[in-house]
This record gives sequence, structure tokens and C-alpha cells, in this order.
Amino acid sequence: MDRTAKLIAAAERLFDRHGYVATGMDRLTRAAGMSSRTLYKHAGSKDALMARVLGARDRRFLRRLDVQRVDALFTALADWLRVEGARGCFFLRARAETGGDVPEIAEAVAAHKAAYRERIQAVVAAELGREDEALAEQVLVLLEGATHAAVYRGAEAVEAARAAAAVLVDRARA
Amino acid sequence: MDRTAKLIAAAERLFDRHGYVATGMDRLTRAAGMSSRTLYKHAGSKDALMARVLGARDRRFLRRLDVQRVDALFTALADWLRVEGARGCFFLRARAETGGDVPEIAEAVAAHKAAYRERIQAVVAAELGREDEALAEQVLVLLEGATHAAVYRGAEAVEAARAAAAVLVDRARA
DNA sequence: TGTAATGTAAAACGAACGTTTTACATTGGC
DNA sequence: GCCAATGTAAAACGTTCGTTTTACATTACA
Repeated sequence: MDRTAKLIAAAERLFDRHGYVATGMDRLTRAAGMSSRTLYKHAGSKDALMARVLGARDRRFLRRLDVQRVDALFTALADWLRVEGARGCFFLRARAETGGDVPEIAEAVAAHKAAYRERIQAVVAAELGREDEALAEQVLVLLEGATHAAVYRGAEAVEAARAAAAVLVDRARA
Repeated sequence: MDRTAKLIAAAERLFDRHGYVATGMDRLTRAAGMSSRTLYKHAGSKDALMARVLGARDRRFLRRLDVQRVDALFTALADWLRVEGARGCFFLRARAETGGDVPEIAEAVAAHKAAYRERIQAVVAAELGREDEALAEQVLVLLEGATHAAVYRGAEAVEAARAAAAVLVDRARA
């Protein structure tokens, strides 16, 4: 694990758990085990670091969603939340915390959500053997809902979403 | 509109649009049109002010959800998002921004979500003529999902959630 | 009419912010 | 063995943070 990877991992952990704005750079240098001089040489700025963190998380998350069935999307989400914790969508939080006023962050969030939606559409198409944009939008809403309801309802929210999706997929298949 | 109401309204607007941590008190005093001395006499502290803002928003939001049918919940949400804007759940954002480390805020968020869930359960019960916790959980997930998907998908997300809920309610009725 | 309450404007508090700089140590390839 | 790169530790940059204080004006009521 090189310095940059270690830095991004430490930053993701702190930003996720304590918030982006509320996390100071001194706390981050301590967690990453490097001087601020090195940190800034690698990251450029706090905003740029956050953009890099978002990119890394996007890849890590989407890799988990490389599945063939709609039901497997909810299993993947349940696994993710168990391992990473349920604090609401990190991307939407990053955007909201900065009011959408930091271009590097706003763009990384938009790119992630576009990729997320495309992935869901592809899984729905694989399941049905045809495109179904309306069903894909519903599955997207269920996944987003499970992600956020899980903050205060726990894994039960994901299972409720899974069951709802099963009904909707069944109906679309008929 | 007295000073306290004006202060809370200004605070809600700024915290919602630009984030809680990122909004400074000087910006807030300017927006509320009062000196910091008066602001602190009324609010006590920034955290206490946020807790009051959350309380006010909770009451305003739940008043809108005083309906009898599940479908009307989605109409109410669509109205809310059109008027207030779609930036994701203000309560979950407040909690996440502060890492859950501010008791006054964490408690206000927990209280809101508990009331939200109870309201949904009551509407589901009114619609079916009986309790249905599983369906209520699904409707909760759909509302939460619509709230957050609307940030990047717009009103379409709410309509997808509404349609999904109609299917699930129909199935539960049979 | 006088006094207590409530307000404003503005300076000041110490601490923390993101970032840069200074001064020095360690490393790896020619 | 040397030079360039890359690192650390720590101080310093100017700014902003949440909050309090100082000094003074306005209002409301006995």
C-alpha cells in the first residue's frame, strides 16, 4: 500500500465517519501517518483529496454491484452496509455538505450517480431480457431508500426493499 | 413573526442550502438581521439552534403528512420537494455532518424519524383497515428513496416510488 | 420620569481552519 | 560518493471559527 492509497483510505474513513467539513487536515495528517507537506504534495488540496476519495469509493462500490439479478443488488447492498456501516450515501452527503459549490466534488458525485443508475438499468435488463426504464427507476429508488432508511432502521430496511423489488420484478416479468 | 421565528427560519434556510458546519455564525447573524449578542441570547449555541431548527422542520413536515391514503403521502412529498427543494433528508444530513456526536442534534433526528415511521404506519393502517408493519416498512423505504433519488433524478423519482407503492398496497389488500 | 429589559454595532477572545514554508533527514540510482 | 527526489517535524501564514464582552441606544412599563 503506497502513500497515496494510505492517504485516501484514511481520508475516506474520517470524512465518512465525522463529516467532510468537520474533519480538519491536522487530524487527517495524523491518521494518514504523514506530514502535511507530503499530504499536500500528493493531494493538492482538501477538495481535490475528497474528489479522489469519491472516485476510489465509486470504483469499490460499483465492483460490488457486478451481479446478474436484481435480488443480488440488495444482497450486495446489505453486505456493503454491514462492512462499511450505514451512514447514508457518502456521495450525496459530500455534495450537500459543500452546497454543490465545489466543482470537483459535484462532478465526482454526478459521475457516480450516473454510473450507479446505468449499472441498475443493466441488471434489470439482464433479469428481464429487455430494457425496462420504469422498473429500473423503481429499483434505484428502493436501493437509495434502503441505503438511507438503514441508518435508523438497520438491515431490516434492506430486506423490505428486497421484498418490494421482488414483487415489482415479478409483475414486470408477467 | 418574532425574532426567534425569524432566526430559526434564516438558520434553516442557510443550514439546508449550504450545510450546517459550513455555515458560520456571522453569515447567520447577517441573514437573520440581528446582532450576535441577540442571537446567542435566543439560541444559546449553534448546536442548540440547530436542534430548534430540526424541531421546527419536523413539525412543518409532519403537518403535511396528515393524510389518509398511501398515495397521498407521495403527493405530499412531491409538493414538499417542489416547494423546499430536493437536497436529501435534512435530518440525516445534520446527523451525518456532526458524526452523531452532538446529543441535542442526534436526539432531534431520532425523534423525527420515529414520528415519521409512526405516521406512515398509521396511514398504511388507515388504507388497509388493519396494521401491516411489513408494508409500512416498504412505504418508508420508498419515501426515503424518493427523497434522496430526487436530488439527482428529480420528480420522476417520486412518481416511480408512488407507482411502486400502489402495486404493493394493491397486493396487500388482496 | 426612571429603571429594567432588550436591542445594536463592533471589538475581542482563544482556538482551529487550510495551506505554505523553513530547516533538516533519509533514500535510491548514476 | 553525490545529487536529486522524497520524506519528516514544526513553525508560521492569514483567515475564520463559535462565543463573549464592551459600550451605547431604544423601548416598555411602574
